[in-house]
Amino acid sequence: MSTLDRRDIDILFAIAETNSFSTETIHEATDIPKSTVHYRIQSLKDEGVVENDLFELDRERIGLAITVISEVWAEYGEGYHEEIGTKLSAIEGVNQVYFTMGDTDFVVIARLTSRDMVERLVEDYESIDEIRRTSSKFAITTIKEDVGVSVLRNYEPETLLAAQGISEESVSEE
Amino acid sequence: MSTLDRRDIDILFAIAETNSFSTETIHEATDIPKSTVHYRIQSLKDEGVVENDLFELDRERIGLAITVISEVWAEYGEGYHEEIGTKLSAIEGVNQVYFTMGDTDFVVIARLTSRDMVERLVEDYESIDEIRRTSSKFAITTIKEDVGVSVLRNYEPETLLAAQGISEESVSEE
DNA sequence: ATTGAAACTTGATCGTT
DNA sequence: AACGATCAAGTTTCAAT
Repeated sequence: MSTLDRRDIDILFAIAETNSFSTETIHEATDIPKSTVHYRIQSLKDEGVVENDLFELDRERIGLAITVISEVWAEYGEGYHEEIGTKLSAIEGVNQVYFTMGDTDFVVIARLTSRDMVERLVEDYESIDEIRRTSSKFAITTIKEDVGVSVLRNYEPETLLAAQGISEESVSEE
Repeated sequence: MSTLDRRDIDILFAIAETNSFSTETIHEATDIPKSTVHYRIQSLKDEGVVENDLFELDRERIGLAITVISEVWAEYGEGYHEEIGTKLSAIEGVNQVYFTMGDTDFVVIARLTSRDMVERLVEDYESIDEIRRTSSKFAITTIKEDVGVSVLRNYEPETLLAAQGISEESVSEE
């Protein structure tokens, strides 16, 4: 259960930025020798920081222990939601932004390291002119978080197969 | 912009289930020849269904065009939130479940293929005894969704480096 | 823990059906 | 589009530091 050092972090960032985790690519992006990149990634996997070959992370180990879910109400003209959404997206720690219909305008999910960072998040919300009101709650536990390809774990193949028929073609009368 | 057939779906499911996308592993899991697995995965990438080497998916193309965000209120004794959370997690299409503090008990995010599936989701909520009330809204657009390793894209390396110091060791006085 | 170079495994290519 | 055989490329190992 050792801590991550700058090199681990650099490697993980390089993976996220290059969208690749080939030892070759990460070597080129970081100037860390291939064999060391390999060794470090292996260690991260052994220790469980990287949870599988799909590079899902143990967020706690990365230091992102706090999850904040915010509802955001904004005032905006035609087409401005894109712009406000982009501003929300740019706040450090924000990793999901949904533009919603109904009583709320945006739902934002952020992963943060500390109380300080939570305060900063709220300040950053308030610094956006168009934003009228926000309401945030903490997630005590993330019970489930399937993302990327792994979302598929919770569907029947038939459900998605059926969706293909519906989305592209008219109803076929086989 | 062709549709996905059963083979594409089988390959994607195999990736999600085995947590791996080596042609070798997928070949073993599906009995589809290596070169065909390779060919199909390449096609999925070329067409943008698979968006990068981290296997982030274009959810629209997979048929999961609808995003529903639900707040769920429940009645439960000590330690029962785990159980209810598990029930929520098991509903087809649910891919994020947060147990929250404050006015709501759970926040659930589901990705669905059709209106029918939305109705089914709500019915499934209601079929859970402990659940008192739910409130769902649709996301019109997913403006940002960084998940897995890619969450790192929105942090300064220093932020996470600092978090390491805090989480594991006492303050060092270098 | 780090590294360069060697050994090997795998993914990518090619030509055929 | 599917596939088996071939080859290039990248990954993993190894021994030294």
